[in-house]
Amino acid sequence: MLWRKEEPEPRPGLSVGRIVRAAIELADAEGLEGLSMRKVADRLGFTTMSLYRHVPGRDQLVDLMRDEVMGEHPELPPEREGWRARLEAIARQAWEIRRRHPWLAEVRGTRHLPGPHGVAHYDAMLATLTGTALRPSEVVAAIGLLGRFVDAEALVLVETRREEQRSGVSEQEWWGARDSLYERLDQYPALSHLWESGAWDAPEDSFEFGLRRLLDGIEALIQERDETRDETCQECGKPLEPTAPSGRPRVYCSRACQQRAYRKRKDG
Amino acid sequence: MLWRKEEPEPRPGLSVGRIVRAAIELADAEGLEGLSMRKVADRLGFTTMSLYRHVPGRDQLVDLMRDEVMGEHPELPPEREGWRARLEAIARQAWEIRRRHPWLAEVRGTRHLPGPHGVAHYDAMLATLTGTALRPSEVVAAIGLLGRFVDAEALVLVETRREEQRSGVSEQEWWGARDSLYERLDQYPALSHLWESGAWDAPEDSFEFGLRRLLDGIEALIQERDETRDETCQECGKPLEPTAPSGRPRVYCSRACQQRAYRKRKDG
DNA sequence: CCAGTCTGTATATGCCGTACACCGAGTACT
DNA sequence: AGTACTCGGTGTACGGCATATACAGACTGG
Repeated sequence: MLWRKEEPEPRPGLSVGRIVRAAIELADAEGLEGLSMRKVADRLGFTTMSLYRHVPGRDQLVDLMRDEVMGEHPELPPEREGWRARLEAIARQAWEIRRRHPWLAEVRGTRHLPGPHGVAHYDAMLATLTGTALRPSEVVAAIGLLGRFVDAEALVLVETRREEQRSGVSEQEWWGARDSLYERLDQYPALSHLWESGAWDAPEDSFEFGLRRLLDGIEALIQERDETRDETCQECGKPLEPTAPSGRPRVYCSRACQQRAYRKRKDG
Repeated sequence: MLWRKEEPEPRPGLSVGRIVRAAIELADAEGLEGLSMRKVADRLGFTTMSLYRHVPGRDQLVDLMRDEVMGEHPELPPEREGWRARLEAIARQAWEIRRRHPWLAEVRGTRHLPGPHGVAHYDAMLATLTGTALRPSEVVAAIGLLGRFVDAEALVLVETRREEQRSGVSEQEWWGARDSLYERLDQYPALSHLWESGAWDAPEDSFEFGLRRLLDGIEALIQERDETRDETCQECGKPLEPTAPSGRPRVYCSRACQQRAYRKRKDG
């Protein structure tokens, strides 16, 4: 269903596409909490239960919404020099989508079948690091880490925004009004020292800061791996031909070795 | 209320402490979603509404629970050499608490008044970096980043665990059974290359991996700042006395300058 | 004795997702 | 032409949630 093709000639009445789009509008305005089958149906002028003729349930609707908005940036950012610039560009793209659709970061659960746009995104991120000296499992771990970082930052952003607009009080004002906190501050040396140093007067942009730290951390590992790059076949131990710059790192010396390793993994 | 003292002689009937403890047991077993006022009350043998005589509402109850469990590790990890070892130790402690009380990572919202244990933890984390060349705002940003990282990792952990025990199918099995995914794999070059390289056969431990990356990233910034360390008073520009190793970095040359800067910030 | 406070209770409102029974219109087949 | 069947939309209902409100008994201070 996620990989469905949009019906070419739109017929009157409900359709998956229309439901998904209405749901996205609603979630953009009210957040994932505010997304209910009743409200989606109202917005479309149908009864609640009519939606269930097209969509199995709320959870699957959210899956559809996710993949839909991930397709809003079909063009990947332009090719750039080096893994770092490329990865940074894609991370910013993901960040941009979450700024436009804050509810995206609020979706929970680990067993979401990815749709076409989601996989494409994931593949593009993985591609940025496959040319490096990182081991395959490290590529996957690094991309996962970066993805969770973007989601986590987006989550606090949407939460502060939502609480601000709900209460009409800005985050700064709210914390400023909590006098009781500052009375006890003296008991906490690091906290009060930083407070007096003005650490909270001009805070860092937390996405920019975190992104740089993460990329630095990944870069450190790449350098480490570069120094001890393994130049022998993972299967038979023979020396490998040198990898072309910015090409995939070679792991096996021949197709035969690759297939032997693949069968090994598959069987055991 | 968060800073309340436990009543010395326990009286029969309900009390904040008893409610909080019952709620923690419940959330440990069923997650934050499964925590409802009804169930807490049932567990204690009272009616739902009786709880509201002691606790303002569900949200505040969760705040109380948070601070309660943060107090389970009152002894901070032993003093270690260097900011990195100390910060790592505290991060692991936070991780440990979230493994014991997975719902902790599920708590959403940015305006939680911190309780005594929460502030103590935060102060301890900040303290690890105040001896470094980082600027105050960078210390705060780095600690925030690390905190969100721990929460994000804990969140996916609890989500997979919960889905596994709910469905009885392990995460690996579940993804393995999604044949439809692997059919399309060929269209995604990086993904299929990594798949064939066995990147998912022996995945990295995502907490360990991420923690190292983050600490490396922070270390990179510290080195950068170390090289260009500012050795003049932030207020009057006079040269500073050298900072004692592992002491707080000096920012002002005298108490007078510090107070002048403080008043400036406060007024404008 | 009585007013007031403190605790626990009972009932009710308004959300939510969705199971189930129904119904009219079209459609495919005999 | 008649009939069975499917499709899309409807209406009602259930069980779960947080919590507002009104109330009832017990204890306490004057």
